[in-house]
Amino acid sequence: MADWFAGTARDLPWRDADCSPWGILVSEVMLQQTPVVRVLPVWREWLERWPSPAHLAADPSGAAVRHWGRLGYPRRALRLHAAATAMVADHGGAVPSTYDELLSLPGVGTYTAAAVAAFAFGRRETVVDTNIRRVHARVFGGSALPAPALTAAEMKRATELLPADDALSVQWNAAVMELGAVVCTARSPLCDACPILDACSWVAAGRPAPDYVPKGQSWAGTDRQVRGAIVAVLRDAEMPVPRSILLESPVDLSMGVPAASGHALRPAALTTLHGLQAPAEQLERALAGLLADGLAEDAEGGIRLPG
DNA sequence: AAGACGTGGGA
DNA sequence: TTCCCAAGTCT
Repeated sequence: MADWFAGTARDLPWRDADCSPWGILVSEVMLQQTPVVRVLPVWREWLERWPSPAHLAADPSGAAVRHWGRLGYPRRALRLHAAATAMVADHGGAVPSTYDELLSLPGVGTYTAAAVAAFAFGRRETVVDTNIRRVHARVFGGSALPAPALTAAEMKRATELLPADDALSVQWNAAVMELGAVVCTARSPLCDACPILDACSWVAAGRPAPDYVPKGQSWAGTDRQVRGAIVAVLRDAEMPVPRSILLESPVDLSMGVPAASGHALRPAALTTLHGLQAPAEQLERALAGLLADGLAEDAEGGIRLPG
């Protein structure tokens, strides 16, 4: 595994020896449910713009959301901003190095806390993400997929598998994760390229199909879709957008938003939002949820990203 | 402890 | 075209 990782691992910027703990933390949060290829350009822009937690904390949270672009789950940007603020307030502006301190930061759960402690600080932690779970399920469990939810038994197994040496444990975590990401994939695993093919109990069992059907997330017609459309409008808006234009009036955008209205909007996002034809009740609920998450509303009912 | 929470590319 | 799903977290 060590040789395989050393020889074939992807050359990702957050794996560079000189990448800061902050750079690694940002990458881990961006990579939550988002593919590497889409994270890459946004990560670079973030690190250039905000080279430390203090730099991000000095800007309004709305800036974090704007520069999050279309990575998805924009609340992650809000939480990263909150985490930066917490690091300035409680850790002298530095990324904390222990699992418990990391876990206490907004948006940092068990996976991310372990990953940052391991990859940024060289600590021996049991890192368990979807890739590692799948590799373990196949190699040691003989199943095509891990259980729907992380189990205590899985954590126990992962901990028992972890090399005792700190440095080796870090490399082990990275290697198993990489294997799951590029070879032992969910869809069509590249078993021919697997360095531990002979040790895989799933392959030995004839690669049996999954014993359950993962339930997919619905999308069309959901609040999430509406929230996404609203944030897309706000992300590109230079000024607060009146509630009326955002979700009430069936604005005719054929000629663009009237300059006299004073709202520098890009019609495309607004058209998409209105094109959803969502019930007024749902629009209100989606907006309320976004405001609760941190969107701002001025005295005149203008909706905008904070800052 | 299920379900909410975005997005876009590949199969 | 539709469905799947990618380094999860929070409630």
